[in-house]
Amino acid sequence: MAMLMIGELARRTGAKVNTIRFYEDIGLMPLAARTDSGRRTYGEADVRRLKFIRNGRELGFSTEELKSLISLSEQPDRDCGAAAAIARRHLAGVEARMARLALLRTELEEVAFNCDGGHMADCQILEAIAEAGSR
Amino acid sequence: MAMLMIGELARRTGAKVNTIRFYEDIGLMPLAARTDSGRRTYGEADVRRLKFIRNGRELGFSTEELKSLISLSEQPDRDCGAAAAIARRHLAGVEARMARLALLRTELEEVAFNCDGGHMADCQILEAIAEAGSR
DNA sequence: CTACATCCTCCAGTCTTTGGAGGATCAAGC
DNA sequence: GCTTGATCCTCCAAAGACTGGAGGATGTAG
Repeated sequence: MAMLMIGELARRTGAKVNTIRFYEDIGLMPLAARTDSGRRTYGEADVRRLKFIRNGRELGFSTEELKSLISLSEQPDRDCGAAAAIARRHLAGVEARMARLALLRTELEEVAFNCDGGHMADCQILEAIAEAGSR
Repeated sequence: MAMLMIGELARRTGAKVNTIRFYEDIGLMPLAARTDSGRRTYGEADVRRLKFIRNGRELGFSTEELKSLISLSEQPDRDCGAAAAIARRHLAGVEARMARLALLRTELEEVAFNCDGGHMADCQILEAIAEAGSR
């Protein structure tokens, strides 16, 4: 199979080249194989893994959580419950924020029309943000 | 009115003392008045402002966005549209993530039961994360 | 053979906190 | 008045997750 250079991997996953090297440093991506001249080479598995990582990051998983999930996935006999626990713990924290964001969005939609011509003095947006937490 | 010390402000807003000082450094909170011995004092307006900031941060607004919103709010004659624009731009980015999170959550709920006893090899959680972005 | 893109390493900076060291100040109790 | 403990001060360092640049080697296309 065709080996990819780091730039191509970056293009396929949307990650920056430097970010990929950073992921290797912290052990989130494996140590890449190298060509004779020292360039990193990647395969399809790396594309999948990096996509998984980018996705997880955008969903708010920390690199540590992702590391755990990946290392769990590499032990096919292990209990799946551990992975579920990580994901659930993470999602628990996420749900509250989602709810508040949804609320803020609604408020913002309601307000957006009035606002476009109005003055700051009557602007509801700030109140919407200020109160999106209280309930 | 009673002046608050920084610790009391922290208690009322949930921010750490150090964080409040940091906000002052970057101009997100105003330079606090000081007692003779140099301690910062705060009033009710500061409590409101800091609550607004904490809220905004938890909703994902950057400190720069919050600075803009606050400075807009201090010019009551300015067009409210600018504030709406900031908030809308921010929310646009947020909606996609919300949708994907909602999807992931659903997937996770579906899967959580099967998973608790199963093996990693059949675990759907990783797929759920890997694909939460694709659609 | 000359450009030019891409790669390498290493280092520095960004952003938003959080924590700690070392020292001053305050309120309360003895 | 003096000690104790809490709180405050400033300054500095680190954490987490990148991002960018300098300086140099390598690969490729014309």
